[in-house]
Amino acid sequence: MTTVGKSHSRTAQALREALEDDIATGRYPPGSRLDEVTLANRFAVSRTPIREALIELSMAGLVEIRPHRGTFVRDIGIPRLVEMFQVMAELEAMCVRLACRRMTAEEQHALQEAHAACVSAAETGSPDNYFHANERFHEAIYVGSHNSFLAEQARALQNRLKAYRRLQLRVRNRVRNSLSEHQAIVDAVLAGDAERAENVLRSHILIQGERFNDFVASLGDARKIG
Amino acid sequence: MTTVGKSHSRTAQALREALEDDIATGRYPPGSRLDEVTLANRFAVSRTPIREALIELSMAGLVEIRPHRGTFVRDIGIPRLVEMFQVMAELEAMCVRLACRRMTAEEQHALQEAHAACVSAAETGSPDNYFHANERFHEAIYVGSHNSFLAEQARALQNRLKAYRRLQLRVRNRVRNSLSEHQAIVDAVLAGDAERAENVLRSHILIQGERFNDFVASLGDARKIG
DNA sequence: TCAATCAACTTTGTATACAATCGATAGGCG
DNA sequence: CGCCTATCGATTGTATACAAAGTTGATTGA
Repeated sequence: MTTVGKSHSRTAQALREALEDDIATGRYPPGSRLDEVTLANRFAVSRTPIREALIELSMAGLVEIRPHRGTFVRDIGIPRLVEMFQVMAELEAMCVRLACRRMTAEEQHALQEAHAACVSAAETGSPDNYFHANERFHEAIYVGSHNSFLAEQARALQNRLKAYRRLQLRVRNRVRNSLSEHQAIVDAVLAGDAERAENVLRSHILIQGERFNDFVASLGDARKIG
Repeated sequence: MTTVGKSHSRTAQALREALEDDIATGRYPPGSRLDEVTLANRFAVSRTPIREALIELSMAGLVEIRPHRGTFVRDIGIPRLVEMFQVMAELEAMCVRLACRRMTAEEQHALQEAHAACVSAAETGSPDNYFHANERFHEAIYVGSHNSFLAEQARALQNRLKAYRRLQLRVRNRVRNSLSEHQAIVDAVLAGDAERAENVLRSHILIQGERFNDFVASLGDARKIG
């Protein structure tokens, strides 16, 4: 039985985050069924907040609710995953294009800081540390776009792809390559070269969707990580 | 008291659509409060499906749920609206870029058909007819992208902007200009000129967010339409 | 008279009870 | 023996009841 933090004062929201994490870490693999009463027992709450959390997850596209049948973790096929990364790449490209001409000096500094944090996280060798530093790096670009709606969309999609991006980091040399791509992005942004920044960032994202030989290979180990 | 179609077998989903429409048509203006018991009475259901529908709406960004305070129709300010149209423009540009090299002959034909329908709808003079024909035109482009995830995202955002796009059509000469832009898009797609198609479509969307003198002026009449 | 505090009411959040629908299994029919 | 059908069980969907939090108003004190 798991207890859930009440920071939000709404149990459903906390439940959603807990379930998100469980799905991302593979505790509930794609295609598996999320039984309401089982979940209610596990979290020691009634079915009501569980249902509300499941609805939020279905709106986020993480699960599919089939009426009168149950909710299942969506099995995102490889082709669809590629599609999602393509859209993600375009959103991030748009962010950095805007960021190039809109970032304040402080925001540029924050971007450099985030990049530095990525470098040191990579040196520690902990994939999880690098993962979070990487998220902060991209977040800095979202903020720099000065388009809050775009930033929200980018965050939402990044969240949906979280589990798969995490796996990507276990591909050979991925962290090292990711770092050099980040450096190129920072350089282009500081130089105000929107077109170059856009292209580098786009391929920085796309590469995760394209190199699927490595990806699928790493996917076999995915379940054990959780 | 309003009854709600049971086509989905899930009341909550039907309720969501009904509320979406009510928000879009201005029955519930931005900032207004959506009381659960009032809604439950209106639709002759209990609070449970109402709550579930409201959660779906909040996930879609249409309303904001403030814990223990209530749910309010989000007041989308003009600046945020511009941001949303910018993202919409980019999504559609991506769609048409992909569509240029992926559309089948049948899909190209469907696009031309949709454009023709727009022309005849414009001649009838009914703004609503043109609105729907216009939606089908853009839908043809989404489908033509052959990226189903992108298409879903585009549809979702188009839906969120529905109310405002509808108003745009009441701006002077907007329909006429819209038609000629559509023609240019069709020409570029058939010619396989991705870059040109992308640029035309992008500005076709952006113009709705940019010409806000007209837009705000028309906004005054918005509430009376619903 | 104004401000602060407290209490009652209103509304949301959660739990439980009831209804409806789906799936599986067993029995009958071809 | 196989397939179709009906009934039973399990699970979701909805309603209602209860709990907790917030807001509003009045009352009391300065």
